[in-house]
Amino acid sequence: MNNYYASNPQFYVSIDCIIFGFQKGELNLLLLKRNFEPAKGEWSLMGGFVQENEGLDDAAKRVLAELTGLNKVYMEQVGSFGAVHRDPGGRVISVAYYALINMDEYDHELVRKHNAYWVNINQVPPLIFDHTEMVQKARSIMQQKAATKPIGFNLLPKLFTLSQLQTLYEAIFGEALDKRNFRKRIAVMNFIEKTDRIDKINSRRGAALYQFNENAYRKMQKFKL
Amino acid sequence: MNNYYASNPQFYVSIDCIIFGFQKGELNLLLLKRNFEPAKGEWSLMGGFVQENEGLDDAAKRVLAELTGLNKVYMEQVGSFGAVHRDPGGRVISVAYYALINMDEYDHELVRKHNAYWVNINQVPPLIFDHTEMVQKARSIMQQKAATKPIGFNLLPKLFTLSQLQTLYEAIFGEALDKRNFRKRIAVMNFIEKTDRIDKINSRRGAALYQFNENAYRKMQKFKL
DNA sequence: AACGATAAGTGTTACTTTTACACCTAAAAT
DNA sequence: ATTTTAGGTGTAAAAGTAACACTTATCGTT
Repeated sequence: MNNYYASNPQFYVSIDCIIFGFQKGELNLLLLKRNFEPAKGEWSLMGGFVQENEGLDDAAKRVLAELTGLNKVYMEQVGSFGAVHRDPGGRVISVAYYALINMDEYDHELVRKHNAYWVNINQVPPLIFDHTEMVQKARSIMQQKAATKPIGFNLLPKLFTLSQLQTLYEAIFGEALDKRNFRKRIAVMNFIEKTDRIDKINSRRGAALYQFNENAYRKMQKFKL
Repeated sequence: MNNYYASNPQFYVSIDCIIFGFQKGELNLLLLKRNFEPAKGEWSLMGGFVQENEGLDDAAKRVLAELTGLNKVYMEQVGSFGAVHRDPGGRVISVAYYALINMDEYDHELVRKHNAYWVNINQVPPLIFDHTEMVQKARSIMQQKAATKPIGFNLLPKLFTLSQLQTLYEAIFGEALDKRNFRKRIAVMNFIEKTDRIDKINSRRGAALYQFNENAYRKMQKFKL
Protein backbone atom coordinates (compact mmCIF):
# COMPACT_ATOMS: atom_id res chain seq x y z
CA MET A 1 0.00 0.00 0.00
CA ASN A 2 1.12 3.54 -0.61
CA ASN A 3 0.21 6.73 1.18
CA TYR A 4 -1.32 8.87 -1.57
CA TYR A 5 -4.82 7.86 -0.65
CA ALA A 6 -4.55 7.44 3.12
CA SER A 7 -6.26 10.71 4.00
CA ASN A 8 -9.48 9.59 2.33
CA PRO A 9 -12.37 7.64 3.85
CA GLN A 10 -13.21 4.06 2.99
CA PHE A 11 -16.60 2.48 2.41
CA TYR A 12 -18.36 -0.82 2.44
CA VAL A 13 -19.13 -1.75 -1.14
CA SER A 14 -21.92 -4.19 -1.81
CA ILE A 15 -23.43 -5.95 -4.79
CA ASP A 16 -27.16 -6.26 -5.41
CA CYS A 17 -28.50 -8.66 -8.00
CA ILE A 18 -31.61 -8.22 -10.09
CA ILE A 19 -32.21 -11.80 -11.17
CA PHE A 20 -34.53 -12.30 -14.12
CA GLY A 21 -36.16 -15.62 -14.95
CA PHE A 22 -38.79 -16.62 -17.51
CA GLN A 23 -41.26 -19.48 -17.30
CA LYS A 24 -44.80 -20.19 -18.50
CA GLY A 25 -45.01 -16.86 -20.30
CA GLU A 26 -44.05 -14.83 -17.24
CA LEU A 27 -41.00 -12.70 -16.60
CA ASN A 28 -40.01 -12.97 -12.94
CA LEU A 29 -37.54 -11.66 -10.41
CA LEU A 30 -35.94 -13.76 -7.70
CA LEU A 31 -36.40 -11.81 -4.46
CA LEU A 32 -35.50 -12.46 -0.84
CA LYS A 33 -38.05 -12.43 1.93
CA ARG A 34 -35.25 -11.59 4.34
CA ASN A 35 -34.83 -14.10 7.16
CA PHE A 36 -31.86 -12.18 8.58
CA GLU A 37 -31.03 -8.71 9.80
CA PRO A 38 -31.06 -5.92 8.87
CA ALA A 39 -34.63 -5.35 7.67
CA LYS A 40 -35.61 -8.90 8.56
CA GLY A 41 -39.03 -9.80 7.20
CA GLU A 42 -38.90 -7.32 4.35
CA TRP A 43 -38.37 -7.96 0.65
CA SER A 44 -35.03 -7.20 -0.96
CA LEU A 45 -32.68 -8.09 -3.75
CA MET A 46 -29.99 -10.71 -3.17
CA GLY A 47 -26.86 -8.92 -2.08
CA GLY A 48 -23.43 -9.29 -0.58
CA PHE A 49 -20.27 -7.38 0.15
CA VAL A 50 -17.34 -7.00 -2.17
CA GLN A 51 -14.25 -8.67 -0.70
CA GLU A 52 -10.58 -7.71 -0.84
CA ASN A 53 -9.59 -10.32 -3.38
CA GLU A 54 -12.31 -9.88 -5.98
CA GLY A 55 -13.27 -7.41 -8.64
CA LEU A 56 -16.82 -6.06 -8.91
CA ASP A 57 -17.80 -8.48 -11.66
CA ASP A 58 -16.34 -11.39 -9.68
CA ALA A 59 -18.26 -10.34 -6.60
CA ALA A 60 -21.49 -10.14 -8.59
CA LYS A 61 -20.96 -13.64 -9.95
CA ARG A 62 -20.22 -14.96 -6.48
CA VAL A 63 -23.31 -13.39 -4.95
CA LEU A 64 -25.46 -14.78 -7.74
CA ALA A 65 -23.94 -18.24 -7.31
CA GLU A 66 -24.55 -18.15 -3.55
CA LEU A 67 -28.26 -17.92 -4.17
CA THR A 68 -28.72 -19.93 -7.35
CA GLY A 69 -25.76 -22.30 -7.56
CA LEU A 70 -25.24 -21.09 -11.12
CA ASN A 71 -21.96 -20.11 -12.78
CA LYS A 72 -21.38 -18.68 -16.25
CA VAL A 73 -24.52 -16.61 -16.13
CA TYR A 74 -25.16 -13.56 -18.29
CA MET A 75 -24.72 -10.51 -16.05
CA GLU A 76 -24.42 -6.84 -16.75
CA GLN A 77 -23.71 -3.89 -14.50
CA VAL A 78 -26.69 -1.61 -13.93
CA GLY A 79 -24.97 1.15 -12.03
CA SER A 80 -23.80 2.25 -8.63
CA PHE A 81 -25.99 3.64 -5.90
CA GLY A 82 -24.29 5.75 -3.32
CA ALA A 83 -26.68 8.21 -1.68
CA VAL A 84 -25.35 8.93 1.82
CA HIS A 85 -28.35 7.53 3.67
CA ARG A 86 -29.53 4.92 1.18
CA ASP A 87 -28.89 2.23 3.80
CA PRO A 88 -30.09 3.50 7.19
CA GLY A 89 -27.77 1.01 8.90
CA GLY A 90 -24.57 2.64 7.69
CA ARG A 91 -22.79 4.02 4.67
CA VAL A 92 -22.74 1.39 1.97
CA ILE A 93 -22.15 2.01 -1.71
CA SER A 94 -23.86 -0.63 -3.78
CA VAL A 95 -23.23 -1.75 -7.34
CA ALA A 96 -26.28 -3.30 -8.99
CA TYR A 97 -26.04 -6.07 -11.59
CA TYR A 98 -28.79 -7.83 -13.45
CA ALA A 99 -28.62 -11.52 -14.33
CA LEU A 100 -30.57 -13.57 -16.86
CA ILE A 101 -31.00 -17.17 -15.80
CA ASN A 102 -32.72 -20.25 -17.10
CA MET A 103 -35.39 -21.13 -14.55
CA ASP A 104 -35.05 -24.84 -15.32
CA GLU A 105 -31.55 -25.03 -13.97
CA TYR A 106 -31.02 -23.21 -10.69
CA ASP A 107 -30.45 -24.87 -7.31
CA HIS A 108 -33.86 -25.00 -5.61
CA GLU A 109 -32.40 -26.04 -2.28
CA LEU A 110 -30.15 -22.96 -2.04
CA VAL A 111 -33.05 -20.73 -2.97
CA ARG A 112 -35.22 -22.32 -0.30
CA LYS A 113 -32.51 -21.82 2.34
CA HIS A 114 -32.28 -18.13 1.46
CA ASN A 115 -36.05 -17.81 1.63
CA ALA A 116 -36.15 -16.48 -1.90
CA TYR A 117 -39.17 -16.52 -4.21
CA TRP A 118 -39.93 -15.83 -7.84
CA VAL A 119 -42.18 -12.81 -8.25
CA ASN A 120 -43.76 -11.58 -11.47
CA ILE A 121 -41.97 -8.47 -12.74
CA ASN A 122 -45.24 -6.57 -12.73
CA GLN A 123 -46.08 -7.50 -9.15
CA VAL A 124 -42.89 -6.66 -7.31
CA PRO A 125 -43.62 -5.88 -3.63
CA PRO A 126 -42.11 -2.82 -1.94
CA LEU A 127 -38.39 -3.42 -1.49
CA ILE A 128 -35.94 -2.12 1.10
CA PHE A 129 -33.67 0.88 0.60
CA ASP A 130 -33.31 1.89 -3.05
CA HIS A 131 -33.84 -1.61 -4.41
CA THR A 132 -37.02 -0.65 -6.25
CA GLU A 133 -35.08 2.00 -8.12
CA MET A 134 -32.42 -0.59 -8.94
CA VAL A 135 -35.06 -2.92 -10.34
CA GLN A 136 -36.51 -0.19 -12.53
CA LYS A 137 -33.13 0.81 -13.89
CA ALA A 138 -32.18 -2.82 -14.47
CA ARG A 139 -35.38 -3.48 -16.36
CA SER A 140 -34.90 -0.42 -18.51
CA ILE A 141 -31.29 -1.33 -19.35
CA MET A 142 -32.24 -4.92 -20.02
CA GLN A 143 -35.04 -3.87 -22.38
CA GLN A 144 -32.66 -1.58 -24.22
CA LYS A 145 -30.11 -4.35 -24.58
CA ALA A 146 -32.65 -6.98 -25.57
CA ALA A 147 -33.87 -4.68 -28.34
CA THR A 148 -30.48 -4.74 -30.04
CA LYS A 149 -28.61 -7.82 -28.82
CA PRO A 150 -29.67 -11.47 -28.58
CA ILE A 151 -29.55 -11.74 -24.80
CA GLY A 152 -33.04 -13.21 -24.41
CA PHE A 153 -31.78 -16.72 -25.05
CA ASN A 154 -30.19 -16.73 -21.63
CA LEU A 155 -33.70 -16.87 -20.19
CA LEU A 156 -34.78 -19.85 -22.31
CA PRO A 157 -33.84 -23.52 -22.48
CA LYS A 158 -31.40 -24.45 -25.24
CA LEU A 159 -34.30 -25.57 -27.40
CA PHE A 160 -37.36 -23.38 -27.61
CA THR A 161 -40.37 -22.78 -29.81
CA LEU A 162 -41.04 -19.55 -31.65
CA SER A 163 -44.12 -19.05 -29.51
CA GLN A 164 -41.97 -19.20 -26.38
CA LEU A 165 -39.55 -16.73 -27.88
CA GLN A 166 -42.35 -14.37 -28.81
CA THR A 167 -43.96 -14.60 -25.39
CA LEU A 168 -40.57 -13.85 -23.85
CA TYR A 169 -40.14 -10.69 -25.88
CA GLU A 170 -43.70 -9.66 -25.13
CA ALA A 171 -42.93 -10.04 -21.43
CA ILE A 172 -39.68 -8.10 -21.72
CA PHE A 173 -41.19 -5.17 -23.62
CA GLY A 174 -44.58 -5.33 -21.97
CA GLU A 175 -46.52 -5.25 -25.21
CA ALA A 176 -48.14 -7.70 -27.61
CA LEU A 177 -46.33 -8.48 -30.85
CA ASP A 178 -47.81 -9.55 -34.17
CA LYS A 179 -47.14 -13.23 -34.75
CA ARG A 180 -46.44 -13.02 -38.46
CA ASN A 181 -44.24 -9.94 -38.23
CA PHE A 182 -42.34 -11.49 -35.34
CA ARG A 183 -41.67 -14.69 -37.26
CA LYS A 184 -40.65 -12.74 -40.33
CA ARG A 185 -38.02 -10.92 -38.29
CA ILE A 186 -36.75 -14.16 -36.78
CA ALA A 187 -36.56 -15.83 -40.19
CA VAL A 188 -34.06 -13.21 -41.34
CA MET A 189 -31.74 -13.91 -38.40
CA ASN A 190 -29.82 -16.91 -39.56
CA PHE A 191 -28.34 -17.43 -36.10
CA ILE A 192 -31.71 -18.66 -34.87
CA GLU A 193 -31.74 -22.17 -36.26
CA LYS A 194 -34.62 -24.55 -36.69
CA THR A 195 -33.78 -28.02 -35.37
CA ASP A 196 -35.41 -31.29 -36.40
CA ARG A 197 -36.89 -31.68 -32.96
CA ILE A 198 -40.52 -31.06 -32.11
CA ASP A 199 -42.02 -29.78 -28.90
CA LYS A 200 -45.15 -31.79 -28.04
CA ILE A 201 -45.75 -30.36 -24.59
CA ASN A 202 -47.27 -26.98 -25.31
CA SER A 203 -49.54 -27.86 -28.18
CA ARG A 204 -51.42 -30.81 -29.67
CA ARG A 205 -50.00 -30.17 -33.08
CA GLY A 206 -46.40 -29.82 -31.95
CA ALA A 207 -44.07 -26.91 -32.63
CA ALA A 208 -40.63 -26.84 -34.22
CA LEU A 209 -37.83 -26.34 -31.71
CA TYR A 210 -35.20 -23.71 -32.46
CA GLN A 211 -31.77 -22.96 -31.04
CA PHE A 212 -29.53 -19.92 -30.83
CA ASN A 213 -26.23 -20.36 -32.65
CA GLU A 214 -23.79 -18.01 -30.98
CA ASN A 215 -20.99 -18.61 -33.48
CA ALA A 216 -23.26 -17.75 -36.37
CA TYR A 217 -24.26 -14.60 -34.52
CA ARG A 218 -20.63 -13.59 -33.95
CA LYS A 219 -19.78 -14.05 -37.62
CA MET A 220 -22.77 -12.02 -38.70
CA GLN A 221 -21.76 -9.22 -36.33
CA LYS A 222 -18.33 -9.02 -37.93
CA PHE A 223 -19.88 -8.72 -41.37
CA LYS A 224 -22.01 -5.83 -40.26
CA LEU A 225 -18.96 -3.70 -39.40
CA MET B 1 -23.29 2.56 12.94
CA ASN B 2 -24.47 -0.97 13.42
CA ASN B 3 -22.52 -4.19 13.44
CA TYR B 4 -24.12 -6.18 10.61
CA TYR B 5 -21.47 -5.12 8.16
CA ALA B 6 -18.41 -4.91 10.40
CA SER B 7 -16.82 -8.16 9.25
CA ASN B 8 -16.51 -6.87 5.69
CA PRO B 9 -13.65 -4.92 4.14
CA GLN B 10 -13.84 -1.27 3.16
CA PHE B 11 -12.51 0.43 0.06
CA TYR B 12 -11.43 3.77 -1.25
CA VAL B 13 -14.04 4.89 -3.75
CA SER B 14 -13.07 7.43 -6.35
CA ILE B 15 -14.73 9.39 -9.12
CA ASP B 16 -13.27 9.82 -12.59
CA CYS B 17 -14.70 12.40 -14.97
CA ILE B 18 -14.84 12.14 -18.73
CA ILE B 19 -15.32 15.80 -19.64
CA PHE B 20 -16.57 16.50 -23.16
CA GLY B 21 -16.33 19.89 -24.81
CA PHE B 22 -17.08 21.09 -28.33
CA GLN B 23 -15.51 24.00 -30.19
CA LYS B 24 -14.64 24.83 -33.79
CA GLY B 25 -16.16 21.61 -35.06
CA GLU B 26 -14.13 19.41 -32.74
CA LEU B 27 -15.25 17.19 -29.91
CA ASN B 28 -12.67 17.24 -27.14
CA LEU B 29 -11.86 15.76 -23.76
CA LEU B 30 -10.35 17.68 -20.88
CA LEU B 31 -7.41 15.57 -19.65
CA LEU B 32 -4.80 16.01 -16.96
CA LYS B 33 -1.12 15.91 -17.66
CA ARG B 34 -0.56 14.89 -14.05
CA ASN B 35 1.68 17.24 -12.09
CA PHE B 36 1.25 15.16 -8.91
CA GLU B 37 1.75 11.59 -7.73
CA PRO B 38 0.88 8.87 -8.39
CA ALA B 39 1.73 8.46 -12.07
CA LYS B 40 3.12 12.00 -12.26
CA GLY B 41 3.80 13.05 -15.84
CA GLU B 42 1.25 10.71 -17.36
CA TRP B 43 -2.14 11.52 -18.83
CA SER B 44 -5.33 10.75 -16.89
CA LEU B 45 -8.90 11.74 -16.32
CA MET B 46 -9.74 14.24 -13.60
CA GLY B 47 -10.54 12.31 -10.44
CA GLY B 48 -11.08 12.50 -6.71
CA PHE B 49 -12.18 10.47 -3.75
CA VAL B 50 -15.71 10.14 -2.50
CA GLN B 51 -16.06 11.65 0.97
CA GLU B 52 -18.16 10.60 3.96
CA ASN B 53 -20.75 13.31 3.59
CA GLU B 54 -21.51 13.09 -0.11
CA GLY B 55 -23.33 10.76 -2.46
CA LEU B 56 -21.72 9.53 -5.66
CA ASP B 57 -23.46 12.11 -7.83
CA ASP B 58 -22.47 14.87 -5.40
CA ALA B 59 -18.87 13.73 -5.47
CA ALA B 60 -18.86 13.70 -9.26
CA LYS B 61 -20.19 17.27 -9.35
CA ARG B 62 -17.60 18.39 -6.82
CA VAL B 63 -14.72 16.81 -8.72
CA LEU B 64 -15.89 18.41 -11.95
CA ALA B 65 -16.23 21.80 -10.26
CA GLU B 66 -12.72 21.52 -8.81
CA LEU B 67 -11.29 21.43 -12.29
CA THR B 68 -13.68 23.62 -14.26
CA GLY B 69 -15.36 25.91 -11.74
CA LEU B 70 -18.68 24.87 -13.24
CA ASN B 71 -21.85 23.88 -11.38
CA LYS B 72 -25.14 22.63 -12.78
CA VAL B 73 -23.43 20.64 -15.48
CA TYR B 74 -25.04 17.72 -17.31
CA MET B 75 -23.46 14.55 -15.91
CA GLU B 76 -24.33 10.89 -16.21
CA GLN B 77 -22.88 7.83 -14.57
CA VAL B 78 -20.89 5.62 -16.91
CA GLY B 79 -20.28 2.70 -14.59
CA SER B 80 -18.03 1.40 -11.87
CA PHE B 81 -14.60 -0.04 -12.35
CA GLY B 82 -13.37 -2.36 -9.66
CA ALA B 83 -10.77 -4.81 -10.93
CA VAL B 84 -8.53 -5.74 -8.00
CA HIS B 85 -5.33 -4.35 -9.50
CA ARG B 86 -6.76 -1.59 -11.68
CA ASP B 87 -4.80 0.93 -9.63
CA PRO B 88 -1.32 -0.47 -8.91
CA GLY B 89 -1.01 1.86 -5.92
CA GLY B 90 -3.80 0.25 -3.91
CA ARG B 91 -7.33 -1.04 -4.06
CA VAL B 92 -9.58 1.71 -5.34
CA ILE B 93 -13.03 1.27 -6.80
CA SER B 94 -13.81 4.04 -9.22
CA VAL B 95 -17.12 5.32 -10.49
CA ALA B 96 -16.87 7.04 -13.86
CA TYR B 97 -19.12 9.93 -14.90
CA TYR B 98 -19.20 11.85 -18.12
CA ALA B 99 -19.90 15.57 -18.26
CA LEU B 100 -20.95 17.81 -21.15
CA ILE B 101 -19.72 21.36 -20.80
CA ASN B 102 -19.81 24.56 -22.79
CA MET B 103 -16.21 25.37 -23.68
CA ASP B 104 -16.94 29.09 -23.61
CA GLU B 105 -17.65 29.13 -19.92
CA TYR B 106 -15.20 27.13 -17.82
CA ASP B 107 -12.58 28.61 -15.48
CA HIS B 108 -9.35 28.73 -17.45
CA GLU B 109 -7.26 29.56 -14.42
CA LEU B 110 -8.35 26.42 -12.54
CA VAL B 111 -7.67 24.31 -15.60
CA ARG B 112 -4.21 25.80 -15.94
CA LYS B 113 -3.44 25.11 -12.30
CA HIS B 114 -4.39 21.47 -12.73
CA ASN B 115 -2.26 21.24 -15.87
CA ALA B 116 -5.24 20.08 -17.88
CA TYR B 117 -5.61 20.32 -21.65
CA TRP B 118 -8.29 19.85 -24.26
CA VAL B 119 -7.57 16.91 -26.52
CA ASN B 120 -9.48 15.88 -29.62
CA ILE B 121 -11.60 12.81 -28.92
CA ASN B 122 -9.92 10.98 -31.79
CA GLN B 123 -6.40 11.76 -30.57
CA VAL B 124 -6.55 10.75 -26.94
CA PRO B 125 -3.07 9.81 -25.65
CA PRO B 126 -2.53 6.63 -23.62
CA LEU B 127 -4.10 7.11 -20.19
CA ILE B 128 -3.23 5.61 -16.82
CA PHE B 129 -4.95 2.59 -15.30
CA ASP B 130 -8.26 1.74 -16.98
CA HIS B 131 -9.02 5.32 -17.96
CA THR B 132 -8.94 4.54 -21.67
CA GLU B 133 -11.64 1.94 -21.13
CA MET B 134 -13.67 4.50 -19.18
CA VAL B 135 -13.39 6.97 -22.04
CA GLN B 136 -14.55 4.39 -24.57
CA LYS B 137 -17.53 3.38 -22.48
CA ALA B 138 -18.41 7.00 -21.80
CA ARG B 139 -18.30 7.83 -25.47
CA SER B 140 -20.46 4.89 -26.34
CA ILE B 141 -23.06 5.73 -23.68
CA MET B 142 -23.02 9.37 -24.65
CA GLN B 143 -23.58 8.50 -28.32
CA GLN B 144 -26.47 6.25 -27.39
CA LYS B 145 -28.04 8.99 -25.28
CA ALA B 146 -27.46 11.73 -27.84
CA ALA B 147 -29.23 9.61 -30.44
CA THR B 148 -32.47 9.66 -28.44
CA LYS B 149 -32.31 12.63 -26.07
CA PRO B 150 -31.44 16.29 -26.66
CA ILE B 151 -28.28 16.35 -24.56
CA GLY B 152 -26.08 17.88 -27.24
CA PHE B 153 -27.16 21.40 -26.34
CA ASN B 154 -25.10 21.18 -23.17
CA LEU B 155 -22.03 21.34 -25.40
CA LEU B 156 -23.15 24.45 -27.30
CA PRO B 157 -23.66 28.11 -26.42
CA LYS B 158 -27.27 29.13 -25.76
CA LEU B 159 -27.54 30.44 -29.30
CA PHE B 160 -26.15 28.32 -32.11
CA THR B 161 -26.48 27.91 -35.85
CA LEU B 162 -27.79 24.78 -37.54
CA SER B 163 -24.38 24.23 -39.06
CA GLN B 164 -22.83 24.19 -35.61
CA LEU B 165 -25.47 21.74 -34.43
CA GLN B 166 -24.87 19.48 -37.40
CA THR B 167 -21.10 19.58 -36.97
CA LEU B 168 -21.61 18.67 -33.31
CA TYR B 169 -23.66 15.61 -34.16
CA GLU B 170 -21.18 14.64 -36.83
CA ALA B 171 -18.41 14.80 -34.23
CA ILE B 172 -20.44 12.80 -31.71
CA PHE B 173 -21.35 10.02 -34.14
CA GLY B 174 -18.15 10.17 -36.13
CA GLU B 175 -19.87 10.32 -39.50
CA ALA B 176 -20.99 12.91 -42.01
CA LEU B 177 -24.69 13.79 -42.12
CA ASP B 178 -26.71 15.04 -45.07
CA LYS B 179 -27.42 18.73 -44.61
CA ARG B 180 -30.97 18.71 -45.98
CA ASN B 181 -32.02 15.59 -44.14
CA PHE B 182 -30.52 16.94 -40.94
CA ARG B 183 -32.37 20.23 -41.23
CA LYS B 184 -35.60 18.44 -42.05
CA ARG B 185 -35.32 16.46 -38.84
CA ILE B 186 -34.57 19.58 -36.82
CA ALA B 187 -37.51 21.42 -38.37
CA VAL B 188 -39.89 18.81 -36.98
CA MET B 189 -38.59 19.30 -33.43
CA ASN B 190 -40.49 22.32 -32.27
CA PHE B 191 -38.31 22.60 -29.16
CA ILE B 192 -35.46 23.86 -31.34
CA GLU B 193 -36.50 27.44 -31.92
CA LYS B 194 -35.27 29.91 -34.48
CA THR B 195 -34.49 33.28 -32.92
CA ASP B 196 -34.40 36.63 -34.70
CA ARG B 197 -30.66 36.86 -34.16
CA ILE B 198 -28.08 36.28 -36.83
CA ASP B 199 -24.58 34.86 -36.49
CA LYS B 200 -22.15 36.87 -38.60
CA ILE B 201 -18.95 35.28 -37.38
CA ASN B 202 -18.88 31.97 -39.18
CA SER B 203 -20.08 33.03 -42.61
CA ARG B 204 -20.26 36.07 -44.82
CA ARG B 205 -23.92 35.59 -45.45
CA GLY B 206 -24.89 35.13 -41.81
CA ALA B 207 -26.81 32.23 -40.30
CA ALA B 208 -29.95 32.17 -38.21
CA LEU B 209 -29.30 31.48 -34.52
CA TYR B 210 -31.41 28.85 -32.80
CA GLN B 211 -32.03 27.95 -29.17
CA PHE B 212 -33.12 24.85 -27.30
CA ASN B 213 -36.39 25.29 -25.40
CA GLU B 214 -36.31 22.80 -22.57
CA ASN B 215 -39.88 23.45 -21.47
CA ALA B 216 -41.21 22.81 -24.95
CA TYR B 217 -39.20 19.59 -25.01
CA ARG B 218 -40.65 18.46 -21.67
CA LYS B 219 -44.20 19.08 -22.84
CA MET B 220 -43.62 17.18 -26.05
CA GLN B 221 -42.22 14.25 -24.09
CA LYS B 222 -45.38 14.04 -22.01
CA PHE B 223 -47.50 13.95 -25.14
CA LYS B 224 -45.51 11.07 -26.53
CA LEU B 225 -46.38 8.82 -23.58
C1' DA C 1 -18.40 48.07 -59.80
C1' DA C 2 -17.71 43.37 -61.16
C1' DC C 3 -16.00 38.95 -59.58
C1' DG C 4 -14.78 35.20 -56.71
C1' DA C 5 -15.18 32.76 -52.59
C1' DT C 6 -17.78 30.92 -48.78
C1' DA C 7 -21.24 29.05 -46.00
C1' DA C 8 -26.56 29.24 -45.77
C1' DG C 9 -30.56 27.64 -47.25
C1' DT C 10 -34.10 24.80 -49.69
C1' DG C 11 -37.76 19.82 -52.17
C1' DT C 12 -38.46 15.81 -54.54
C1' DT C 13 -38.00 10.97 -55.56
C1' DA C 14 -36.60 6.24 -54.78
C1' DC C 15 -35.92 2.87 -51.51
C1' DT C 16 -36.34 0.43 -47.19
C1' DT C 17 -38.66 -0.70 -43.20
C1' DT C 18 -42.61 -1.30 -40.54
C1' DT C 19 -47.26 -2.25 -39.72
C1' DA C 20 -51.84 -4.22 -40.31
C1' DC C 21 -54.43 -8.07 -41.10
C1' DA C 22 -57.19 -13.63 -41.52
C1' DC C 23 -57.30 -18.18 -42.62
C1' DC C 24 -55.79 -23.06 -42.90
C1' DT C 25 -53.32 -27.14 -40.54
C1' DA C 26 -51.94 -30.86 -37.59
C1' DA C 27 -52.76 -33.54 -33.67
C1' DA C 28 -54.98 -34.83 -29.32
C1' DA C 29 -59.11 -35.30 -26.53
C1' DT C 30 -63.82 -36.26 -26.38
C1' DA D 1 -66.39 -37.93 -36.40
C1' DT D 2 -66.11 -33.56 -34.00
C1' DT D 3 -64.12 -30.18 -31.23
C1' DT D 4 -60.38 -27.84 -29.38
C1' DT D 5 -55.90 -25.75 -29.37
C1' DA D 6 -51.75 -23.84 -30.70
C1' DG D 7 -48.79 -23.80 -35.05
C1' DG D 8 -47.92 -21.94 -39.21
C1' DT D 9 -48.11 -18.82 -43.39
C1' DG D 10 -48.14 -13.84 -47.38
C1' DT D 11 -49.51 -9.46 -49.13
C1' DA D 12 -50.38 -4.64 -49.45
C1' DA D 13 -50.45 -0.01 -47.50
C1' DA D 14 -47.99 3.34 -44.86
C1' DA D 15 -44.26 5.46 -42.80
C1' DG D 16 -39.68 6.51 -42.49
C1' DT D 17 -35.11 7.01 -44.32
C1' DA D 18 -31.65 8.08 -47.68
C1' DA D 19 -29.86 10.14 -51.88
C1' DC D 20 -29.14 14.06 -54.40
C1' DA D 21 -27.80 19.78 -56.72
C1' DC D 22 -28.58 24.29 -57.20
C1' DT D 23 -29.52 29.21 -55.68
C1' DT D 24 -28.65 33.01 -52.28
C1' DA D 25 -26.61 36.44 -49.44
C1' DT D 26 -22.57 38.75 -48.15
C1' DC D 27 -17.74 39.87 -47.76
C1' DG D 28 -13.23 40.66 -49.66
C1' DT D 29 -10.55 41.41 -53.73
C1' DT D 30 -9.39 43.31 -58.11
